[in-house]
Amino acid sequence: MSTASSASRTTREQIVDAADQLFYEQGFDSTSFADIAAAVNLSRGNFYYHFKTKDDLLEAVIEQRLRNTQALLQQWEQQGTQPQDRIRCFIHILIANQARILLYGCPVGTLTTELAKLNHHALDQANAVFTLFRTWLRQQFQAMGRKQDADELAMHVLGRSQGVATLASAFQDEKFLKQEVKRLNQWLQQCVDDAKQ
Amino acid sequence: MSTASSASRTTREQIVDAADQLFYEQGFDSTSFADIAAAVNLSRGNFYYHFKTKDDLLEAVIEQRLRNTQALLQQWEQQGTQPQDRIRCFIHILIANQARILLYGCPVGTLTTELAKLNHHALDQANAVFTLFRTWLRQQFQAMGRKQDADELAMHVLGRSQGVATLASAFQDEKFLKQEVKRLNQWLQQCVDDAKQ
DNA sequence: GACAGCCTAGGACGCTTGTCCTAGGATTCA
DNA sequence: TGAATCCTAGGACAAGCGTCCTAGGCTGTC
Repeated sequence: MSTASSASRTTREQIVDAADQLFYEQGFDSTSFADIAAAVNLSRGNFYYHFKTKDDLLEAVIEQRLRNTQALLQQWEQQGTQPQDRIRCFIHILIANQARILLYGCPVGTLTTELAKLNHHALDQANAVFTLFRTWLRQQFQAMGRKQDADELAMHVLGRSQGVATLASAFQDEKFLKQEVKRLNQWLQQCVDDAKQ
Repeated sequence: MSTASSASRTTREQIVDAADQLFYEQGFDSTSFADIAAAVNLSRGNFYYHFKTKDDLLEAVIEQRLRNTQALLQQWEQQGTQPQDRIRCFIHILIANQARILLYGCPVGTLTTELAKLNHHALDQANAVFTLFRTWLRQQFQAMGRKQDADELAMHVLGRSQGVATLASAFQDEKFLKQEVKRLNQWLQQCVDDAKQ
């Protein structure tokens, strides 16, 4: 069973999944190999066989997040017929992932913030996840007819979402999260109405 | 010279200042006593005399931030005659602290996010800084005549600012920061106009 | 000059970390 | 049956961490 075609996930995949989750919940720096080893029932020292360094593991986690994000964006692409519907899919992740966001914030934002403080070289890769969302949102606003300021609007939505996640997590405030999602949807509707004129 | 009335700052104050800055730039967890000792030219082991534990030091840092924040809010209180002018003072810190925000994000948001992931007991204290801003902003909106939704508006401003800081730092994007400050000021003006009616 | 209190340098401690090595079990194929 | 490959457990390692102790240098008071 050397190929990935096995029915059950490979050990490597299990490690990446566990690391992905723990990096999100505890942060990258304070998640140790021992933590991950315990999560997948593996001996700590044996990690070297699968990942030469902790940074290699981080890169694998980020690559997985990039793939997952791309798959998510493709799914939204098919889900919504109008661009504004697709953007609403994005906004809706705040609701869909509410429980985790209240506990741990935004997985993208918290990782990039941490890596920036650590001066970690994988920061650019982590930022690429943001860029995926940014580019996709920009395309949606372009499709809405906002050719001129599509990128500005994309960044605006991205920023608003970041703020909501950070503050909702800090205050453990579900009501605030829902309020802001409503506001953001209202703002989006305003955009649609403006574009029609 | 056992009192704080000395012209030069006490060693303890120097330590807290250095820790404050380093916790902001590198994060709490990855800032070691050795780092702080080097910053104030002190031997590492000697820290025990001033602070029994690292958590004690963190608490001192947060208390200093609380005092500084309160002083800042009082200053704004006197600076602006109208409540909307005072709120603009708050929004303006994104511009005033632009350079540091682009490098390290928001000092309040990044600390609370980190402490939440570390499950650190000082999280509540750190959140109190947010609460200072929240309460103060709420009072300004109340003074503007928005009695009903003053807290919601306060949280909205706080959230928007958080998002701007996070994303501006991630993308190292000064233009985005300025754009969003402009948008936020426009939004505030809309609030003022709405309240007049 | 003797004493007391404040503050310091330097190093020891136990622990955890990421990294790396080695011996051997399990499986596959000839 | 024998060899080769894949994967594992367990532990060694050097380094860094927060914490803590001790001896001694300052400084002011009697």
